[in-house]
Amino acid sequence: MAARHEQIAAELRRAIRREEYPVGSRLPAETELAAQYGVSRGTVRQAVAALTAEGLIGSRQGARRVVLADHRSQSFGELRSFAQWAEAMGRTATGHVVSQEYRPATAEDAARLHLDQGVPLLNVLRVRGLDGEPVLIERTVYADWISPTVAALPPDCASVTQRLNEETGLVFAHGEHVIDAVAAGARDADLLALRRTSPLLRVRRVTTTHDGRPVEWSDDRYRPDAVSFTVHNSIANNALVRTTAG
Amino acid sequence: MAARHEQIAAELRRAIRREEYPVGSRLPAETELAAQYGVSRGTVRQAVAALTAEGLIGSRQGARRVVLADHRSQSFGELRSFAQWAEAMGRTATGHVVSQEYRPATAEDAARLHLDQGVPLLNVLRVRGLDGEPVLIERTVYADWISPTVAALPPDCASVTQRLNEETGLVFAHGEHVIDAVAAGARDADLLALRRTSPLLRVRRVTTTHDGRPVEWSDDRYRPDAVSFTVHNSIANNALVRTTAG
DNA sequence: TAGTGGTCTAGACCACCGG
DNA sequence: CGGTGGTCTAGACCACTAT
Repeated sequence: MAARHEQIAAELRRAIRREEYPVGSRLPAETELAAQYGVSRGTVRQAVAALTAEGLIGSRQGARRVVLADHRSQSFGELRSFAQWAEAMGRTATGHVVSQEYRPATAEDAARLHLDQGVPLLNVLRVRGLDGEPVLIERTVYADWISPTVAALPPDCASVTQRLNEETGLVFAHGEHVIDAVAAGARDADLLALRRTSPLLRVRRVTTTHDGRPVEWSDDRYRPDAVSFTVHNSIANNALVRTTAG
Repeated sequence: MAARHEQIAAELRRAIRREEYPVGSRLPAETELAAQYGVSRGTVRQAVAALTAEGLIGSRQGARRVVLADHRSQSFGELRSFAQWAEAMGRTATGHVVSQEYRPATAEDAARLHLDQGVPLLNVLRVRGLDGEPVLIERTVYADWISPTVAALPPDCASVTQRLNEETGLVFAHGEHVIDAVAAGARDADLLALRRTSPLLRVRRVTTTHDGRPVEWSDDRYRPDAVSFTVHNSIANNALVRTTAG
């Protein structure tokens, strides 16, 4: 059973989508919604906070909330594992290991995974695809304490995240992602069936457990015609806001 | 005077940075913090929610919060104007207009700005830099109702956002950003002093007022060696969304 | 000035984690 | 099992918006 505030958030999303609250219109006041759903104002605030974070509505002190959009930009792509994300999009994730070998931890490996330099770590190069079409190259380095388990996985495993969770209870709880762009190298071009120097969207990420212990880090390169990232933002404060020129 | 929960959030950030709560350690319980700061549990929860969103701490039902990092990188949640962002990084934003002309709204312009096709809109091409070095090309199209004001700005205006706010009270309240990568065209390469086909980090964005009315949309291309973006995410808590083309 | 969202309190119960 | 965070209530006052 989902929490009441989540149910209300879901109902509001549906109401917005079916244009009961059209884009540009104003949402009822918190107190009205509270009465309508038979909950306290705090619970309503939890619900609308979720929609605000999704960019569906905008909020300002003193003014009714405004409907900004009627859909999340490709909802549910929540930056989870590639396989989970693909499934949520109604597509099939594929993947296979191109190469897999132990190498001594480089200085960069040591820094990102909080390990000592020289420790043998599993380096895996995977190509992953949507409905069979390759869209992503992953170059992942695993911490020493998880390397053996990863090495034992079948080379065509569709969801490493899920398998590791099932087999060891490991949870990929947090991630830090740095996004930029790079030119495809010879290897990248070959694996993704592109020309060399084609632009690729790169995400370098470190994944950790609940308590912040690094599990893996990865250099992921996406075909930019197949995958992009979306983010909403709103101004936090009225610091810069000043109304009406004299 | 900042809200009490913001003061507490700020104190916790400082405490984490000075390693009173080192990375990997656990924060005191909510009730302890509440007693410590002389506030109710709800106020403490507002404060720690902010740190959670920033990726500084992790949260799970039943377990103490964990310190994940002692600093925060520039996050997408607070994507601001280029000038403000540069200032926050301690650098100086520069910029100048390369070309500026009215063109009839294309189908894409009309869709993104919610206007009719064919309406004359101001198209501006700007090069922007950090400390004088060019890092970004902006191709911006302004809605018809703001075009004249923008056209009248000085061509070397460092912060268009700020000038428009001062002169008309306009507030850039919301933004939606789609991030991918493209190869530099001949013009891009020339303006950024790069080779053609160099990879560029592209952000296509639509900016709106408080009530969701589009003000401008822009195709921004960054030199990936000069600018990248960082995003934190936790399981079931995500600002960033990954989307497929199409 | 009336209405609205933002903040804060002081309780309560439950789901979950850990030893 | 005790402790903890997640949820929810029913108030109160304040800051700000809109008219």
